Amino acid sequence: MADFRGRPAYLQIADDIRSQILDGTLQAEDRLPSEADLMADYGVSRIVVRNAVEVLRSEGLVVKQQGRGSFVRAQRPQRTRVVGDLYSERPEASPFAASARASGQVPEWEYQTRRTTASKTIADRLGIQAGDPVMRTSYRFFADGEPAMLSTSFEPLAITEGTPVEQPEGGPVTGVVPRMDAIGIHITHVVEDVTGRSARPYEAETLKVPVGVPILAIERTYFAKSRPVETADIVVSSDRYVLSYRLPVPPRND
Amino acid sequence: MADFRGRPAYLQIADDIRSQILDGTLQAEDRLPSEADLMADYGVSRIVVRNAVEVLRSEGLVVKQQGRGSFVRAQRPQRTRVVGDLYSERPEASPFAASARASGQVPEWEYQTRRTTASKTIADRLGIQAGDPVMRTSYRFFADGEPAMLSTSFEPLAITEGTPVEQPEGGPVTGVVPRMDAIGIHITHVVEDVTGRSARPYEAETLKVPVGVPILAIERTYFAKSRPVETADIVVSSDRYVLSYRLPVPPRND
DNA sequence: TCGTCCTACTTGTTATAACGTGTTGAGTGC
DNA sequence: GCACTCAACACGTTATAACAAGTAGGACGA
Repeated sequence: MADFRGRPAYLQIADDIRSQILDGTLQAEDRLPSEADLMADYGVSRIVVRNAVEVLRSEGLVVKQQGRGSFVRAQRPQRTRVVGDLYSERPEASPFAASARASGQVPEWEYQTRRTTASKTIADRLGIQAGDPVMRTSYRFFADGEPAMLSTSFEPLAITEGTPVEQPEGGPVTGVVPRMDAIGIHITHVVEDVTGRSARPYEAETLKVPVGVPILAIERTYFAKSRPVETADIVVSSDRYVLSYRLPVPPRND
Repeated sequence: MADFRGRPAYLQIADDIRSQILDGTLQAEDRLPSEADLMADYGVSRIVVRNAVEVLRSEGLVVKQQGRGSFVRAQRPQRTRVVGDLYSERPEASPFAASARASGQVPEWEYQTRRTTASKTIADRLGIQAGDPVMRTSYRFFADGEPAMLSTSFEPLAITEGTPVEQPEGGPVTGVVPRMDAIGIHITHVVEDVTGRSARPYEAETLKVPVGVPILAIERTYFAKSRPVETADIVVSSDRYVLSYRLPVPPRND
């Protein structure tokens, strides 16, 4: 391995392979040369080729599978969670189901719901006191049988307790907007705070993605005027999802 | 090192340190025990402790500095890039400057602009042909002197060529919406496609973040009715930024 | 006093070696 | 023809060893 500028060998090898991926010499799903091959090709030890491939893995360009090899990862996410249109054009029962159907997939989900009390974080987001009763619902969404999205939502029981829509699922109406409408609360807007971070072990396991891959974490809160009526933590694999926000720009009035 | 269920030692050590970080035993900015200390503490070889710390690094919980040590990373992003309000309430010159001022920071930016031709990707996003001339502008935004956001924008020269707003910066008007207004093109909406991925080497270097930390990549396109008039690739560190989208939910009409 | 140098300590890089675990396909026996 | 076995091969884990390179603080000389 020629040593340019003292740059470590494993970075040079990573550069080399990366450029082959980016210029198309190595295509999506192609198998990289095995570690033994790379050792021979570049004349380095196994630890160097492992470091090189690890760099590409942490960049999300490559996935490794024990026993099979390392593969160029399909680059672009296949699914889109469209947000703007969902809310503004037809508030359907479930944003997830709507976006899944829009891309021709079969949506499924499972959920667990229970009464609990609000943590400080959740209380702050809902504008209530820590310890106030809330309805907590954990969802796990599947698209075409594959786990796709996790969501945990919280509603103040002060709003829904004793109404027909106390249960988020299984009642006569589903979906936050229609359910709240049914009890005379009209949702005016929704705020989504989006961050990116690495998948935590529980999330990686539940979403069936490799540990450490970047995920998108969304804090979504529905408001009726200035009053929060539901908040949720949503996690999607950024491998598989693009969040697409469509925002209106009103005409200027000057 | 007790060996539970055959789970690899480095994962157990990572679990151990992770729980110390999450429960506050190790606080933000605290130095982890050195590799030599961890080797002695757990009775394992250096490669094991390095693997363990690498796991935490890839999860974004720890940063390493050669010669100094490994440190618990400050967790929560401090800055918010507010999106919905910017477009819907007052289309200001620069979304970046507006959001920076909103959080009490001093916005600065540098840019390079030049004529070029559209790649296939950009052409698709702008609804033009690959090879058509475009104006390309690369921005690097700073907040309080620290690099905060990268952006590369493309405008079809078919729209702006020969007009006073051909140059995105330095002309009589700045900002996409006002500039397009000035030549009679009224932007109706903007689409932001958000993905998360690991920082690429160039981005890590330019944003001064450790390699491999998750970043948010935004493809933003401005539309005048159905016609795209500008598109940009925006990269922000998810360490430092939350994207906050505020979306209206119209009243039901059924 | 101040700057330089040196040393101790830290993580970074690389080599060699061995064994574990998961995958795959060829070969074998029924 | 089919199922099972097994060997070859892939990556996963761990040990030992050595030197490189960056940092910080103390010793030392001007």
